[in-house]
Amino acid sequence: MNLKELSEILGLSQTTVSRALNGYPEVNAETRQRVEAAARQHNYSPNRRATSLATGRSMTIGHVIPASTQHEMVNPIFGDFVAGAADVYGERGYDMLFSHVTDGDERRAYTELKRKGTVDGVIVQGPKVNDNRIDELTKLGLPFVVHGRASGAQADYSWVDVNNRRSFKRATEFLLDLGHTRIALINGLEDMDFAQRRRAGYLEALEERGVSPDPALMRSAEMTEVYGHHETRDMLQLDDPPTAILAASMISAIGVRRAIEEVGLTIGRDVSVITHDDELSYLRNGQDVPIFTATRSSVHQAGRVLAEMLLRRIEEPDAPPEHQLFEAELVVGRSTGPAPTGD
Amino acid sequence: MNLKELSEILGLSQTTVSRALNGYPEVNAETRQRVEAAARQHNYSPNRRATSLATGRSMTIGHVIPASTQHEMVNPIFGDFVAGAADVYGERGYDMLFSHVTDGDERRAYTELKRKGTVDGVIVQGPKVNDNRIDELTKLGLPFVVHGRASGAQADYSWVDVNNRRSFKRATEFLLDLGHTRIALINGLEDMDFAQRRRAGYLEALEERGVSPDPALMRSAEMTEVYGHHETRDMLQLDDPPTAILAASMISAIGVRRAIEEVGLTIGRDVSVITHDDELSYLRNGQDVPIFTATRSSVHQAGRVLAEMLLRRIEEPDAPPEHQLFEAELVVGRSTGPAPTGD
DNA sequence: AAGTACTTTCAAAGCGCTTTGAATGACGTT
DNA sequence: AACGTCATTCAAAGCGCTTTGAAAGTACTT
Repeated sequence: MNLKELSEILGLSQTTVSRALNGYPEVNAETRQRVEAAARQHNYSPNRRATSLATGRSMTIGHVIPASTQHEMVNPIFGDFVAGAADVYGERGYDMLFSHVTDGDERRAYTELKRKGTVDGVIVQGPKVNDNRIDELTKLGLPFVVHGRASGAQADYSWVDVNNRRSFKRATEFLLDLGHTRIALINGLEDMDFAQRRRAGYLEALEERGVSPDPALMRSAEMTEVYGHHETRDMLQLDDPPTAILAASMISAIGVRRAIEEVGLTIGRDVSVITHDDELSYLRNGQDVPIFTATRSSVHQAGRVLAEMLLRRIEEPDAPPEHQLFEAELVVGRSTGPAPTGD
Repeated sequence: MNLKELSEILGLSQTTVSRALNGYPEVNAETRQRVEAAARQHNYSPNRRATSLATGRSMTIGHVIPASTQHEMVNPIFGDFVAGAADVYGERGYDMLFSHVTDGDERRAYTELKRKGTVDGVIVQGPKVNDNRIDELTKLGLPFVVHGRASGAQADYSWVDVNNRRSFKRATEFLLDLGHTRIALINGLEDMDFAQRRRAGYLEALEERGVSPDPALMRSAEMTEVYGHHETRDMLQLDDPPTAILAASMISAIGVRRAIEEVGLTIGRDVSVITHDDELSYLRNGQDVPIFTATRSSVHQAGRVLAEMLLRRIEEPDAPPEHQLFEAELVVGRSTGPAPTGD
């Protein structure tokens, strides 16, 4: 059933039927009802490709996933984020499209997405420290919003981010207050912008309290369980091991816990652990009492907010860019305690 | 730059340019070269919506995510699966589209996808025991393949699955061989087809060895960390607690481990644990020595194979359905040991 | 009665591509 | 010289929708 057939059944022109269905005012109320009833009855819905071609809008949002960022697509945090965005798309009649492109081809991918008119806008994820995607997209004129920030970008752009610097500063201060001075940071990969900011917050707190940072306690790794475990194992073997560890994600924190327990230490007593908690749905930080003391901020919520921002941007491309900075909550669980007093 | 402009620049008709670019034989070799060079130079690539409208193919594969299956999209296993599929789509020039639909609306979603011509085919994920999606899609005539099987479906259809029954049977036998008889099963939700099969394998092994299954040791829950923890806690408090636990995923196994350690027991000595391992990229089962003894089968690989199967189906809709059954490997790690002898 | 304004409907053009069916010209055959 | 073949190119139709500009009909003024 297409528009032509439907209009023939109704004895109306395609114009009128189309307008009736799309809520244009210049259609007689009675006619509109007839049309709507017939559309329902014959199970008609417009062919999206044709609509899209005619209007120039695809009603689709793109997510370009670089295959290089090995596991980004696969990244469990990414999953929750996308689910949040997908909620909004669903509500507003948009679809979501993934392009899995090989390393370094993002630029071409964006250009094609724009040229081919596949999508109306894109969400940029996982910005690096100097991420040229932002300037490229600005030049390209394809509406976009960024999850996170990229320090080096020229132009102003829309973003949603967590205050990573402040939340890691607070977490560090919390540990310092508990008497810890050997505080380790198991960060994400430090070419990522968010990781830089977290590290900055961590260093800021140490410096303000006159604790000089120890490079041996600052690790940067992919946020997997295995790396969290590996780095922790390694640091616990140092002559002067850390008494507290700051982890970048629940996943790596799980590895941290495994390592601590493996060497016979007790978490929260011998070694304190704070993690960042993205509130992943299948990896809740405990039910009532949090397992880990954590800086908490819902990545699912970030997905929602960002999607809404993008849709606004698509509707009003000339509006000034919007920004939203979430403050992470510091929730205290059972993984932290006073620094063990020397022996 | 569109086809019309490009053809004007070249002084050729749109027909010829289109054919040159699409590799039709009736174009002079020299002409083709000129066209290709010009296309490159002017950065031309065809508008996908127009192509799509003209050919009737969208070059897009759909994944319908029911919002009811609370966390399916978010599900970390889903992520790896989709990444595998996305690889194949990328290689073959297909895009991937997600529709996030509210509960029970899958049917309408499929119908619309078909009617609107948004996608050329869909992948069905997480089949339930009697999943009517399969019969609906068959009726609809929209090409599809299934990740897993749905016992109740009428028609024959294409699927890829792990031999869940056999792998859980083997895992159970392995534990029985170690002397365990109080073996618990922390299954996934049992309206899922795969969970039924796993349970069947588990029961089969017990029965063959004359061990009568204890309902108190058979749990069925969402495969999250928290549930794994919760069910384990609960079972360890029984008068006659299990000495071995079979978990449905790495995520729940992590919860199982937390619960075991919390009550001061040691995994692999006091309580043995076997988990199913989907080889999630960010949650590897250890580096050299597996953390958990596990039944292992790559869900990423399943995604690849299934995507290839679907593309074949789209190209040859009348070919008979294909099936592929992976056997899971049983890898022995440090989480299993002989049953503790009396006290 | 004629003119104006408004409401409602329509025919046709256009979105950018593919594909059908025809045309053109070069070449070899008879 | 006339004909059939073949290689190459093209004009135009069509995919299914939206939207422009015009037309028809109705009601209201003067």
